[in-house]
Amino acid sequence: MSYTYDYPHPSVTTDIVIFTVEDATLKVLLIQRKGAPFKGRWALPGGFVRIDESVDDCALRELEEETGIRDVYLEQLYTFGAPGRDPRERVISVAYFALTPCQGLSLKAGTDAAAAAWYGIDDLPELAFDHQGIIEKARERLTAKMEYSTLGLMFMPDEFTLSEVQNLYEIVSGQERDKRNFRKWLLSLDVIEETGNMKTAGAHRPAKLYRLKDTKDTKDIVIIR
Amino acid sequence: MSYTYDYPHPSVTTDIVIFTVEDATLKVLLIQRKGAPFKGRWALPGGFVRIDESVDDCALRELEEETGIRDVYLEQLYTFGAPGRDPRERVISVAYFALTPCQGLSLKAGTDAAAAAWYGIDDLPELAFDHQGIIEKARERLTAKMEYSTLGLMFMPDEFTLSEVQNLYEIVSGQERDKRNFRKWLLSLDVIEETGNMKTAGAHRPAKLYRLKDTKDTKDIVIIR
DNA sequence: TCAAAAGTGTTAAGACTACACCCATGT
DNA sequence: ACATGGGTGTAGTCTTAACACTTTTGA
Repeated sequence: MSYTYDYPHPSVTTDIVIFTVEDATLKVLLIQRKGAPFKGRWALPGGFVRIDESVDDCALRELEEETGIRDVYLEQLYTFGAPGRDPRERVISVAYFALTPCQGLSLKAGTDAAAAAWYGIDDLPELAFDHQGIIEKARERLTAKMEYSTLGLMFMPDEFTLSEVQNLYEIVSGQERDKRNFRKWLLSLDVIEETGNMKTAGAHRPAKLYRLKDTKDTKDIVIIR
Repeated sequence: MSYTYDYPHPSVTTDIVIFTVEDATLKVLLIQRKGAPFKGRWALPGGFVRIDESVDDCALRELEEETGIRDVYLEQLYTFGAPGRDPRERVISVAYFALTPCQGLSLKAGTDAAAAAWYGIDDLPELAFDHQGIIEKARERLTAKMEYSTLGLMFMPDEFTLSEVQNLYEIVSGQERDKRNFRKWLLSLDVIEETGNMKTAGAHRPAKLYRLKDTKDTKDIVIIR
């Protein structure tokens, strides 16, 4: 089967920059390419938009197919459309960024990938295409948006302690915060609540566990101010 | 000439939401469609991305071809990729938004347009495709970004008075500001400077004229805080 | 009893808001 | 001389930032 047009059409793909925080490091999921071009090189998960699916659906589908990850916060990032960014043909890529908790991930490489692995954001291998630039843009957006929204909570598992949240913010932004001020700030947003449970972890006082308020299944973030 | 592919390809277009402020109203430039689909309906300027031009270049080119406008602030907005948004074929559109001064515009309809005209943002005609939604998203971004950046200055001509800037901000945001506080804020950003010239306009004291600092030709905006 | 992280208020500094009068010009 | 928009400073309020000790647990 082939498809014919009166003028040349580009291909459209999605690429997904999915972040997590693990071992006190911000990490990005990469897959190792199985086929040409850039065979064997690491790249962002992603793939071609099907003719009857929305671009958003494509991002969700590719993420699940290539990495097994689903039910994550996902947001459109930017569209990269310079000619020559793919050596095969003209490809325009709609990039997304996603956040997932540091726990409960079962990674599995999909059919188009030889392997899938988390890489520290400051310790990336050489990447295929212009994926280095896409990751830089995603990181900028992530750090900027964590300043003025509750986006950071999308990294947390179902139940979490306040110290865990603070830790996460310090890792992503790279700067320390005052414990009392951070707690005041987070609680004043009125987006989390105590679960009643405690987390005991070692030779010290147990910590209260919190959850996101609004047990709506939507993963909405709140813009502050 | 025809082009054949092994699997179906979408078309990719750009659509540009270009704003100006005129007669104390935020306005958007629309063109009237000459051909099918939606013949005769008003729509955003835009068109198909050529196989050898970048998506950004396409936006600039289409804007100039269809409206004669060039040298404006232009920023990528969002990519709209739902199937069915164009009745002819699958079309994915990369939307841009642009800002232009209220002066010195010579509008001319291009070859694909029967007419081009500025419409008040709250007084739009029925639009083709999903362009209504694109305009809403552009307006959100514009008002949000004017709060925390010097984006609003992109509406100003080469020389302008402080009152003109204040007026503009009040029109776009819909809320009044204190004159002294506004001036203190604007001057504290350190992005404009006096030209030494005055603007005389009617039976009152003439106003100092200002210009953007950094006579670099780039139209950069400054993010505040 | 010691080490380690959890939890908790107050004060000072800085940022923002509200507010009113004189100035220069054209008619 | 009067009407019109241009130009300017201060005081009060609110927000943000700095800072240290007690509590609970496991070893």
